[in-house]
Amino acid sequence: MSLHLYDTATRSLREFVPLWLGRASIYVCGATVQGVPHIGHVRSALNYDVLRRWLIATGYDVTYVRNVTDIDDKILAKAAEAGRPWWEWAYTHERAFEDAYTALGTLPPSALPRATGHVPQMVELMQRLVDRGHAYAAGGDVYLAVHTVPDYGALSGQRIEEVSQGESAAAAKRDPRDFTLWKGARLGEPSWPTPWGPGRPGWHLECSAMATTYLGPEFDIHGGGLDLIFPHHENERAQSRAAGDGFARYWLHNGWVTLSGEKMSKSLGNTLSIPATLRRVRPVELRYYLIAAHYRSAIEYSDGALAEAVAGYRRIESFVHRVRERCGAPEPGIWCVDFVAAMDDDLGTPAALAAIHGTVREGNCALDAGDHAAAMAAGGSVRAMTAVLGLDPLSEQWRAASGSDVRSLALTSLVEGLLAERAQARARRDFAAADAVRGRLLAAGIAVEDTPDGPVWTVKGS
RNA sequence: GGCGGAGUGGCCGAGUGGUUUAGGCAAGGGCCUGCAAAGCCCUCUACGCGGGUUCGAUUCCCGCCUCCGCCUCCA
Repeated sequence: MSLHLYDTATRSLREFVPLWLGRASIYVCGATVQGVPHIGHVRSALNYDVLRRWLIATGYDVTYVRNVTDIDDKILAKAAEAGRPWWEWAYTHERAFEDAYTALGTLPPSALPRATGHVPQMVELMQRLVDRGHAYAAGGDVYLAVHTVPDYGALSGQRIEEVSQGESAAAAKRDPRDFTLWKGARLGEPSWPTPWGPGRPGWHLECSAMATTYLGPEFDIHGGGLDLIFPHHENERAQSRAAGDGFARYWLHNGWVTLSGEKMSKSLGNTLSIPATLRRVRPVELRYYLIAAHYRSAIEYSDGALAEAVAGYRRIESFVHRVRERCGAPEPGIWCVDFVAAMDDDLGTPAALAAIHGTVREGNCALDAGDHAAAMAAGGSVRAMTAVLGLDPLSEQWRAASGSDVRSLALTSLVEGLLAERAQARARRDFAAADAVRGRLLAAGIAVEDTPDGPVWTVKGS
């Protein structure tokens, strides 16, 4: 089976056939940088990062674009409230998002366009829409005339007549359901010149302009959160296609992280920020937690579930570490067939993790049996599979903390010395002394395990 | 009002028209160990409610209940 993805537009699983053989282009709606990222934001980025890694792993040359919406009503309002320039407010939070994405091991995008840097492209797109009779300027704004787009509503399944109202009931609109492409300049707000007067970008227009700037008029995959289907993605699709672009060929949407059964959002004030979460678990553990559920299902956050994810990841990690300590570091090996089938089936990460855990068990059995070759093979397989998910315990990303800097060399020397003392104590059957050494090490966060290949020590959380 | 999603064993979380019915965590038993830790083996087991289709449904259909999301800024 080849990769199949669930396409929101057709509400079905479709075989992924790229526009260009061997290449894949992805546009993901990034954040409106008005505040600190929470784990819901990061889940979205993580899911598309896994998609990207799987495409790369299976031979695609992937172009991956994630935008930054760096101007909108809330950014202006919050910046004004804080008495700071709007661009400083936006850039401060853009950095917070990038820090979170980096901490969790997402690959850097091919491009990271900001809305404010693409006004000329937006003007060009609007010009095409006006020329074709799909857009009009009125009252300082520019609107898209929704009724001129025949299949408006096709992506979300909304029937235009049933949509309760448009965004705002601006008097100048011809139809209340028409949406704003460009917002006319208001006193005290930043603006850019256009043929229809000064103003600033509307949310939907930005993404269409940025996506096609980097990926061309037609591209493969457009991703984002479930809440973006309507109106954001519906509107993007409508304006781009009305302008003559083919636009996205597959639409992917990830589910929520909920808290107490409710969607996590700033307006509800029930967010769990990344910095706060990373004070309790390691980034790779949070990554495991957010990837362990299928991307389209909701994650009902709980401390208990997060703790289980930590335990689950550590099982994988401790196996790989044991192999490294006893047989030498395994090089990434081959994926097992169940893993491939799971990933090809709409990125079935739960089944993929089950395949990894199965390999871990086989590898542990091999270690118990003293079969180093089989243990190495299993370890290599686990590394290869976890790498696809961005969870390889031996990758540079996650082993940095246990690197070979001066301090860790000193630590190694210290621990090895203590273990030598313990070995002597055990040899003369002075178990009290031996246990005292082990106890001291454990108290310092260093676990000692006696294995058929001798004692192995690991620093908890490294 | 329109559109859409969910309800699975102690917990998290997959999946399927039946016969071997993920995986993890936790619990109990065992093996191993000087003791531990880790690991391995075994055990416990479900499918919101009521109908229907079927030889057989958790899985399909209908109805109901509960919860959630979108239709307004939102990953």
